[in-house]
Amino acid sequence: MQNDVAHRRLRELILDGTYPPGVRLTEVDAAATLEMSRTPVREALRALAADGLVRTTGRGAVVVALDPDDLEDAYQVRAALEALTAETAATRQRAGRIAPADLAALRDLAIVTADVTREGRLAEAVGLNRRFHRRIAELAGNAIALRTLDRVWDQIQVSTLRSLQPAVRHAHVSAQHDELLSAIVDGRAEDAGRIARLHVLDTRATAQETAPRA
Amino acid sequence: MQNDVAHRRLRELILDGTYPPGVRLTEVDAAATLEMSRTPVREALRALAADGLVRTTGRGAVVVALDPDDLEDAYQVRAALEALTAETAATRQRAGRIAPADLAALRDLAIVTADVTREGRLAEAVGLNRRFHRRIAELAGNAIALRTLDRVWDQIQVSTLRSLQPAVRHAHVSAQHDELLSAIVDGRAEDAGRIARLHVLDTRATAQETAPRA
DNA sequence: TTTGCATGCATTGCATGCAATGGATACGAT
DNA sequence: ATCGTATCCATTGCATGCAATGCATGCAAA
Repeated sequence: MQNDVAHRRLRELILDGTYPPGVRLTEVDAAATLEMSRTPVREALRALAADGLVRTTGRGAVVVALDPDDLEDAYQVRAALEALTAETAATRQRAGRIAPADLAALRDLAIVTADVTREGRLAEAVGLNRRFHRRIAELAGNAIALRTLDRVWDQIQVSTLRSLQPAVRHAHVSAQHDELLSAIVDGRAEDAGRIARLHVLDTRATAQETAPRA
Repeated sequence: MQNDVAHRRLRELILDGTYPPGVRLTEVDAAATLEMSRTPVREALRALAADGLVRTTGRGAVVVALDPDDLEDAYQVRAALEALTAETAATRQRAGRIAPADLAALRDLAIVTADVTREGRLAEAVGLNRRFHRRIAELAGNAIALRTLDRVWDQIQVSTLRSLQPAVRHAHVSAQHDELLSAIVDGRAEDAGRIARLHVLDTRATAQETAPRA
């Protein structure tokens, strides 16, 4: 119970940049911060290590930043999985197994994301963008893919936090979102998969331009 | 340290069928079996839960079996990821970034796997088959994909343990392995990806024929 | 016989003590 | 001054005690 609390809160603190990559977390410090004993914190740190968010050295856990190569790998995995989920979602849509309200919600999410992005509210945009993509994975109804994607995305998010996207290509991204959305709505499974993959790899190129660090 | 031991040993016991799906593991029992205190065992059980191998109910952890739908989902994820790693491995091969010895080892593995399978030593064959596929993922050099695949494969293995493949289609499987191997050796990335995906989905169909259980 | 309830017990979750470990630091030797 | 070394201290890993929890069992009532 308190274990889950510790896991969730530490994850939040890492993903929102409060604990940026490289920060060292000791059990006692984290326990003091979260106002609980070492035991649940310890377990939370191990869980975060399993998630790939921290690397547990002998002396304390360090928030992970993927090096450029690993980041590239993570994007490849994400592309493969999002291609799968987009394709699956489109297939389900074609089979009439997706509720119209869900599709409408997805469309709204795309619109809001585009708006917020255009206005340059980057932090919000990052969150909305992730929600948009995640929603598609949810529509695919593949729980295992969803969990896996969440993990990969967490890792990417930590490593790209400090290099928030340059505001240049936003129109481009929104257009791709719309394409993807259309393909799903129309039930064009193959297209959806292809578009999703290319879109992810496209955003990867952007992210890669700015250098991470250990 | 002892924590890792507990994690590894329990994982082994689950994957080799000693603790089949549905078995209940309590901290004290497992601690007694492994001859250590509850603490490291507890952490190991949580790690196994994160791996998706056990489901931790309020009262003890239960070894997980995927229901048919989840198993299907797992195969879809595995297919997507193995398509990626096969394609990547082929690309690397084409770029001359794979050592001949590694390729030779892969080829040997395919041969041994085929032999053992033909002789009907199923338990060994399952292990070798997994090693063959894993080796390809290693050749792709994508650590994140490799970890992810390991997780998915663990889950699949638990759920299909008791339904060891009917000995019918083995020639078929070996032929597909050879095709995949050739595509990688020749650096035909697209082919490798396609073959890997179809191969995985093909074996899925086989596995699905036999019914799992909760 | 079945249903409701109370009580006991198995089991977990958390806190804390203690020993082991490894890194940093300070001091001495060359 | 630099290198080696010994000591110290931060920190982890493990064990264990204790309280909380919720399931099962048995008994009573309808």
